Order: sequence, then C-alpha cells, then structure tokens
Amino acid sequence: MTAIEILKQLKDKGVRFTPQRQAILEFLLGTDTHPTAEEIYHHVKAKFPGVSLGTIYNTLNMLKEHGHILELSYGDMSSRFDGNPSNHYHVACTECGKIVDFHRPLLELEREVGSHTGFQVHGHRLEFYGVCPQCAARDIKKMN
Amino acid sequence: MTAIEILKQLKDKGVRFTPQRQAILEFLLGTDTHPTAEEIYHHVKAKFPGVSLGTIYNTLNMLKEHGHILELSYGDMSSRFDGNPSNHYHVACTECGKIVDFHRPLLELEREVGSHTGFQVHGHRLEFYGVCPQCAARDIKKMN
DNA sequence: GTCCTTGCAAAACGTTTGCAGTTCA
DNA sequence: TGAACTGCAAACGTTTTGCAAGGAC
Repeated sequence: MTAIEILKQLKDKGVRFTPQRQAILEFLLGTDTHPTAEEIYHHVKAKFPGVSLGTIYNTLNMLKEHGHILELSYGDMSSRFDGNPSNHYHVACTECGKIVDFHRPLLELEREVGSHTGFQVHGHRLEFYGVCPQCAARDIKKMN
Repeated sequence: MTAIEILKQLKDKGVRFTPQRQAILEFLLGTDTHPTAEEIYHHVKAKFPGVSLGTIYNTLNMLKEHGHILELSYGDMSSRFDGNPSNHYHVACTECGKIVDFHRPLLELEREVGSHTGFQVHGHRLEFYGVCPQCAARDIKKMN
C-alpha cells in the first residue's frame, strides 16, 4: 500500500491528509533503514524546511496507533521506526544501533502464551542482539 | 545464588560491597514483579532513607553489565528490571505495563540469524504483548 | 466555519553525570 | 591510604504538551 492510499484510508477515521504526513510516511515506506525520529525529521526538513520535530512525533504516534508502522525501542537508544509491520524480525547492533531485518515465518506461540497466562495476546516481538560486521571490523582495527 | 554471594563474587572484579547494593539486589532477587527503577528506589528508601535514585541506577547498570540482571525496556514506559536472567520470556500488558514470566526453553535461532546477516549474535529477546486479565476485566466494567 | 493540524517553545520524563564528602578494603 | 561509592543536584536526550496561527474538508 502506498503512503497516499494509507492516508486516504485514514480519512474515514477523521485523520486529515497533510503534505507533511505524506512526506513522513513515504520516507518510511521507501526505506529499510529503520530511522530514528531525528533522522526522519532531517529528511522531511529537506522538503519542508519549516517542519518541526513535534509534528514528526505526532505523525509517528498516529501511524503507530493505526498499526501502519512499528516502533522499535531499546533501553539507551532512541526509538527507531519501521514502515513494514509485516512478517519479519530484527537484528540490532549493540554498538551502533543499526537494525537489519530477518525474514522468517512468524512464530506461532501466541495462542500458547495466552492459554498459559490468561492474557489476550495480540502481538509479539522477537529481536536478536549482536555486533554488526562493520562494528566488528572497527573493533579489530582498534585492537591493533 | 543469593545477593550476598553475587556481591562477594563481584569483589574479585573490584566492585565494592555496600549495604545499598545488597538491599537493591535482595529486593530484585526476591520479587517476580519486574519493578521499575522508581519502584526499587521507593522500596530501598524504606531501609535506607538517604538513598538516591542515582545510586539505584548506578547499581542496576553495574549488575546489568555483569549479567546478573536483565533490563526490559519499552517505548513509552520506563525500563523494568528482572533479577532472574535465565530461561524465560515475557508477556507485557499494554494497558498497565505489568510484565509476567513465560517459562519456555530458549529459541535456538541465533546461529541461523548470524549466518544470514553476518552479525555476531550474542542474545535475543522475545516478548508478547496483550491485555492482562485484570485490565480486561476493568475494560469490560467501563463499557457497562 | 469547524476542528484538526502545524510550528514553536517550554516542559516533562527517565536516566546520566559531576562533584564533594564518605566508606570500604 | 586510596580507590570506589554515595547523595545530591544539575544536565542530558528523547518525547510530549500547550497554544496561537494556519489549513483541510
């Protein structure tokens, strides 16, 4: 689904179509780099110099609530956003914060978790932590 | 392992034994509620009225670095800490933030992920999201 | 015309840091 | 004794909020 299609669909829910929102969503849909709010801000600013970080966060939260994007948050780094909330998991570098996708059929554990805990389970998150090839190479160089 | 045993073991690494650290670690080991730093702070304050939040964070970060506790972080909520970093996963309530344990053998996907992405994978995290029985009951009551 | 959204600034939040004084080994 | 730790307060970075002006429908 394109950014315009998603935003038109959101109109029924009282969400207005604005060029800033279009730019934010188009950027998110067109990249697989899992950008931070700050990175989205800088990118959108190129097209809309007056845009503010507040608007970025407003839009991201709105899109997140409607299930069109995913927020990936870690303890000491800022959140990253993923415009493709579909069948994949994440591998995060604990040194530079980069996140890459790992495609794999989604785990079918949710029903089992629900029956064991009494929760109404409506999602899960699976992430792997490690050191990316670039950071590993940099670390080796530092040692010499 | 008890709090005292863990702290004695850390002495070899130059970590000093202090009563504040003992209180923090004993509380974490003795609960399965996955408290926030703030909750730990209030609890330890009952025994050590002069303790500061900074000390709580200092100790938690030290214990985390040595692998004795786990930090569980989410987008819009503060981190929660888990004193039992062993074979289990988590189920988090998206309404009240409560986290309960789900015991299950750890997934054996890390090697596969490493060979697909080039990362040196050294850990993973699997969490389920849903509504806990208490929040579900409250929601139903609200509707009537 | 209505009311949602924007941009800006200030505030809030959880967490970290700097420092002077204290405590552990 | 000396390095590590504490408590306090100030600072930090990310995210949210309040509000007047602007724009979508």
